[in-house]
Amino acid sequence: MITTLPRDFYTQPTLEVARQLLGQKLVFQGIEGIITETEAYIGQDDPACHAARGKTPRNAAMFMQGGVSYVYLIYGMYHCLNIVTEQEDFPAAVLIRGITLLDKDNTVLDGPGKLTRHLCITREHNQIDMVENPVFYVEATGYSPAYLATPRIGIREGTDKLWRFVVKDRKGYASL
DNA sequence: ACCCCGATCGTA
DNA sequence: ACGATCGGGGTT
Repeated sequence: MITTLPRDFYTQPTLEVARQLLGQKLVFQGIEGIITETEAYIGQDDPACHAARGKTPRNAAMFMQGGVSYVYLIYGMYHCLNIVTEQEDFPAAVLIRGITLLDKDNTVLDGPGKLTRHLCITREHNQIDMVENPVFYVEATGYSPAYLATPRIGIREGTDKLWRFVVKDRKGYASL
């Protein structure tokens, strides 16, 4: 049974998407991992959002429809994977900051640069529609792990918002 | 054409 | 807590 998350999952309010992605399964070219950490970036009024100062070539993906990937290079050497949320022309996305692999060791990838490095996700995977995509998508698991909400990491402004979500047990899914 | 700095990581 | 690292976005 195919349980790929549909368009209307991603068009929900970004905070809902960020929370509900926890525990779901990210699939990329045959590698699978349970999402354990996310952050929300929401619109022009969020100073930490890349699109806070309008549309540019880099952040154009954020203005696309929900379910599209937004991948960018940071610190000259790491890539960050986001999934765009809400409606077209409303720039918002969820940063995928951590996954636990469904390999035999349940390898913990805790950090946005670590997971993209491990999966070999690069800018070539920017602006890819993750809905109805056979190799790059998120699958519903029915798992709703306990989580904490904290300030977002690595930003200067917008630290008052508790828009980072982390599961309490990064290996919890493995013991189900 | 160029300058500056970042949604990080690994080590101390 | 902090330094390494460097591509490219944003602005000149």
